[in-house]
Amino acid sequence: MRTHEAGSLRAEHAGQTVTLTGWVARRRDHGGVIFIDLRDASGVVQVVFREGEMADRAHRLRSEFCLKIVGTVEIRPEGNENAEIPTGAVEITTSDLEVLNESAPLPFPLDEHVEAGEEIRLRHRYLDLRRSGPARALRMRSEVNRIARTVLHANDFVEIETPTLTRSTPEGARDFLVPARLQPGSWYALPQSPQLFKQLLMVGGMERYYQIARCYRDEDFRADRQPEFTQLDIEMSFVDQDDVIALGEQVISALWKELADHEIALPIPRISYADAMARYGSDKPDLRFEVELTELTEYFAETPFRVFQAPYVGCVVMPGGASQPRKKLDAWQEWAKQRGAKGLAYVLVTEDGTLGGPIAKNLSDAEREGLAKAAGANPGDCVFFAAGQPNDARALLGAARVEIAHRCGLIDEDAWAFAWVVDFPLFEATDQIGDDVAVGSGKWTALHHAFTSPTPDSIDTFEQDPGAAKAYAYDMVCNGNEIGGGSIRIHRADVQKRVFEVMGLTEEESQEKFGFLLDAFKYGAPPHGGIAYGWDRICMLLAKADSLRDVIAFPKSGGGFDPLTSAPAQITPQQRKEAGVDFKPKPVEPKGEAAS
RNA sequence: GCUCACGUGGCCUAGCGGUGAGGGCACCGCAUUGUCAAUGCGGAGAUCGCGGGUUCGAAUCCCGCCGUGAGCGCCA
Repeated sequence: MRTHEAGSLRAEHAGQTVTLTGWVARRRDHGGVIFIDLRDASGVVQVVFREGEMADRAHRLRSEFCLKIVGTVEIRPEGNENAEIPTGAVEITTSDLEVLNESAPLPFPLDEHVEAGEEIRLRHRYLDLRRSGPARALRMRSEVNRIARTVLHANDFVEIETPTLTRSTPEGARDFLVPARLQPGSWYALPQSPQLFKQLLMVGGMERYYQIARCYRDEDFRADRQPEFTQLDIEMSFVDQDDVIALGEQVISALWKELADHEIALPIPRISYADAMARYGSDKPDLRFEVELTELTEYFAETPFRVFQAPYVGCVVMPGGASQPRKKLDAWQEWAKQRGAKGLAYVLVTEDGTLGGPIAKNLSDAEREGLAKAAGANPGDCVFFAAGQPNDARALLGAARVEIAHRCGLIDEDAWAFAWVVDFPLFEATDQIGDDVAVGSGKWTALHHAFTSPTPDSIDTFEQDPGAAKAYAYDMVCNGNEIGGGSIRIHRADVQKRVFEVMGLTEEESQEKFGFLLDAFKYGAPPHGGIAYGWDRICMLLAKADSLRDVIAFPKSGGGFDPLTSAPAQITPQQRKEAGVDFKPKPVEPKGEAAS
């Protein structure tokens, strides 16, 4: 329909007759001369209508009318250039105008300068996407896919699709369920990830698999969480941890090089889980700033202060924090309570080196004496303490660390800090977590997932001390976000059974849930491992967006609601009947059959 | 499930115990020959999220509900 794209026109096109299509971005009507900013996917160009019939017809144009125009490219009169836009040197003098489609008045302005609420924008996402910001985010996401595919194809990977109507996968989240009409009472689960399928593909000899895979988890919302989300899912045979990590680095460095103009220094540094927790109070530390936790359990071993008579005492220093007004220090208490802590003890280091704050008087003289040095605090700093179980206290301090960095402006927003977190524990005690979704019923559950291999050091001994067993697992972290994670998998049925046993999964249960996988392992399953990248989150980081919603074409809002289609929706009684959602199982039924 | 914040014409927003609920954008009409977030004049458009309460009087204070967002729990 068109000869050129609006945003592509430059001074060198002057004199050419062009046909353009696009939308009315803005109209500036001066009576005898009317300017239209015509927008298509490539950008915007100014179209001029002068007196007579053209001006009369242009007068009736409104925002977002869809047009086809024929005109000549002309250099703008001297002094009228617009340096703000790429096409600002030229304008189109129109000889023909066709309105392809009119537009109803807009529900919200598609103005680059005015910000409309998210709810209304998502309800009319097709309009929101005409704006340059949202459009750019989706185009960038397409590039993210392209670059990853290029890297993976260069490494001989095979792109394979796996089912979305399947059986529950053991990722630990709640499943989305789909009733099976042909088998009333039986349900499909949407995959939380293609985990088991990709392992089966390794058994199937595909050796190098990847997929940009949609995953589904029925959990509550966050700004960085959606009920359906995308992973770049990768699995490789005959590899160890270093091979997967090297491949993962190739993908990520290609993305950041092309899309963020950032050369990631390879190899990406590694930090052990234990180190990350001890120093940053997080398994996804933000390494863009220096502040670290200091453990003071030893220091307070003989403390008279009862709160610090705990299995773990640690602190984090807020530079310059001693000058915070009382109100701000109280706000920190509120902040800590929000996180389920009792409070956040603090000590202020005054300029003369003495200690202030409510708990200082509870400490012994000796403790007060050496505290600033032990905590690494300088005069004028504020020291926050947490005491209790190591995990809880460190998590609180880790969160405080991030909060301090924000409040003190310690974060360089242009920085990219990558790291691998490695040497995860294989198991996690179930009394530390709500075990309603844990696989199995034992005292231990998998920290990563149930198919993660113990490291070679732990593989023979993990039953004796499950808490000490290390997993062959790794997470990639960027600026405090976990952007990917993976592991070397168990490929032997006997090891898999032993792991299930530690997790309290009986032979019968594991056979019933994962029998197909255990069966597959009987037939010479190769050693394999892989990684999955949180694709939405990576796109969000690359786009410098605040929310996952910005990099998803049609995102859900809170509560899993789609503002555009109003899904989820009620179903008709007929659908209800056919779907068999009200099927009541017979009271007594012998076990067996494929259905569960 | 918990905590906090917000909900005022289509959009953005002011008002925080007595107002004719004010403004900007959009919309309709008129004017307008160099703008680029054009401009000027005129017009229409609001049960102030819903329900209850306090008060002589509520958009404004209180309670409940709904919706949205952020955080926690949960979730890699």
